[in-house]
Amino acid sequence: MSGMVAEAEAYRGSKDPASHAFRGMTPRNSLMFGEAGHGYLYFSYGSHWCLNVTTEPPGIPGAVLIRSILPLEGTEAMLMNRGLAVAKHVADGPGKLTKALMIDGGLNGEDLIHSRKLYFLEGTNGLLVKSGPRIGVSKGRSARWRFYLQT
DNA sequence: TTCGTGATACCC
DNA sequence: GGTATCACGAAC
Repeated sequence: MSGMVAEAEAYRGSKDPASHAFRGMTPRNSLMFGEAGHGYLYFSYGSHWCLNVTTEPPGIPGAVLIRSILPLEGTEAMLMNRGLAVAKHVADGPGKLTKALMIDGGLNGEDLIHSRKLYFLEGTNGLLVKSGPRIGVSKGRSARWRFYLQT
């Protein structure tokens, strides 16, 4: 399975009130303080996993929340995982994409550069990247750290 | 628009 | 121990 990241949000550490790491390190968010390029998975609202990728050197908390992808390969498998028939909304949300790609806490701390299970490739496309306020956060609204592809 | 859902963190 | 919060999804 593969897809193109269509939407992501940046979360920084101690200076970002919306970040899990704002109030220091806890067992749950400790991975945000680790080496860049690793997975930080958290279970939220009692039902879904959210995929983050750490972005900063060890000791400095920071991560990017992958919010949405456009399926490229393996769309059929993603539909199976979601129990859907049409691909329209198969992975257009943080919880949806993890379910579609069968991502869960097992990838917590995974090296997402060298991993064989889940990894990122660099690429470009002709779509415009826009930015706006992050979604679902009550603090830190002024930072327009949500980035998404114009569709 | 609402409600279920459960882990977490923080407060006793 | 309890409880408020939550970077959401699905149903309605």
